[in-house]
Amino acid sequence: MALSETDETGGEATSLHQRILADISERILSGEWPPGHRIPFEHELTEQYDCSRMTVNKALSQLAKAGLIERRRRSGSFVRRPQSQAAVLEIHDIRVEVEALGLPYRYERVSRRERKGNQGDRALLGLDTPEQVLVLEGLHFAGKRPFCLEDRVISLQAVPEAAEESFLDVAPGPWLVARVPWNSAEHRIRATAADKATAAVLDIAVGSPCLVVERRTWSAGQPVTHVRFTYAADNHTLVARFTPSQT
Amino acid sequence: MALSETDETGGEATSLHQRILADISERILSGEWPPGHRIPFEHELTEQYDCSRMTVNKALSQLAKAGLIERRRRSGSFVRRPQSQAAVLEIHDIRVEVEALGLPYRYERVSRRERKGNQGDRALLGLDTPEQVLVLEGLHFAGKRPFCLEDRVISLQAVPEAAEESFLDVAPGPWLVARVPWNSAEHRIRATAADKATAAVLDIAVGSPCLVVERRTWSAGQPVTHVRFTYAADNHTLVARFTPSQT
DNA sequence: TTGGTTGTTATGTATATACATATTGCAGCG
DNA sequence: CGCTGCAATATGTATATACATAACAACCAA
Repeated sequence: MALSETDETGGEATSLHQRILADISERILSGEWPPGHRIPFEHELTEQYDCSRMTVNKALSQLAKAGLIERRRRSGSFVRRPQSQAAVLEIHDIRVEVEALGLPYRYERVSRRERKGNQGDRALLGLDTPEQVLVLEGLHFAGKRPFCLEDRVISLQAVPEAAEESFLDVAPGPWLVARVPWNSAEHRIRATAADKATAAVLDIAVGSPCLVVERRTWSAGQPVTHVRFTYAADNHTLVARFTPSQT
Repeated sequence: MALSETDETGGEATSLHQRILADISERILSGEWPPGHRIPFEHELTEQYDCSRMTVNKALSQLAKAGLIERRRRSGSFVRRPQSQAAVLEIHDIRVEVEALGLPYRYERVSRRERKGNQGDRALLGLDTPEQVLVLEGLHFAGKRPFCLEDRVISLQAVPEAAEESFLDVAPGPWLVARVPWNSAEHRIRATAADKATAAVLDIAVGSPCLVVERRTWSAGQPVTHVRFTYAADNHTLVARFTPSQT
């Protein structure tokens, strides 16, 4: 009955499963089905879209995982009320950001030290045992102006190859990404006043506001690196998006 | 044949589908299967886990959607190299944040104005036509100290009920969340120096660094509100996590 | 050598079916 | 009256199957 005219309505080449998904999301997002509303039972949707329960089930499960609906056995599926706002923050490579501004990018090492991890290093990395670490300081340039200061600690236990690398004009970020297979990470974002040293390298006034992004990275459960990016306030805005129904 | 030894292996009450998912993610995340590695064909995994192709397919599709693998017809599925680092940023309610610090929370209205949207308002909301807007300024307190300044514009076309509300001691954030069904939002995070007015209400020195979080919200494709939160630098750190294989 | 046809392969999507499991309502019994 | 247990119901998970589609290889013919 439904969808006897499959390809004349939208004309799109989307799969049925995606059509159901889009349909229902739209109704929820538009407010047509408000929070608390019981959406049709699977067997009803099965009739509406003239398809099998498996297809409907797959779509509904996806909606449930996305947090749009809540499923209760024996009762049905219900529109959830929006709660923990979560937004997706895109963490770009600094080179990409600079080049997006139409400026030439350059990285320059400021200092490089190899040492047995002291208490500070271990705290940053989240290590228990004192092991060899590589401590790097570098500057990212946009054109001739310094764009961002990078302070980094790398665990040489996790990435022994780093000991062979000078990082004179190779930014450690992309270098690590290319070598360490898969990461989990934690970011901390805050504002600070530039201290004397930071102000000097970033070519700004002491005490002027900076955006600081700190990242701790693990791979295979092992601490890999801790990095702190310091941007002069005008240089950088982070953008995060919240779209409940992603593809 | 299948599942004859269901409960003796892991002992866990997880579904097979989840077990496959966890298994493969772990191998990828641990580096055992590096980027570019071809993971076993569906029919091989079918044998390995002694289950149907549908189950394997579902798990692999999920991994593909999570970005861990890339699927190519005729060639197989391959471990992707990590690329666009995306992190999930939890946007908490300010009341929750303050109370997490063990301090009593209070909201206080500073000003309230209703007007035909001027150019600035329309730019913030992303409106084309001049329509009635509600402009609010308020302070969030942690104990006796100001914690965060809020500047907000609400489209009265999208939320007419807001005209009836004084927002004297009700924070407009939660009020809106309870009333406007489902949102999409865009956040911008940056650091600025406190201007005179901001410094005065936040009880900090002029020019001292602040973390600014701006949020634009749409519901059903229509602009709803724009809000700017200004935190004194010491008051706030945003935390974002990246975990490639979520539940 | 070039160009198209054909076949193989692995994934993509959908189906019908089966059984498990959680929850609710109701009937019946103490 | 209240508790217990059974039946009904909706979702959860898995199966076997079928056909579509994209990509590649190999072959054959102009």
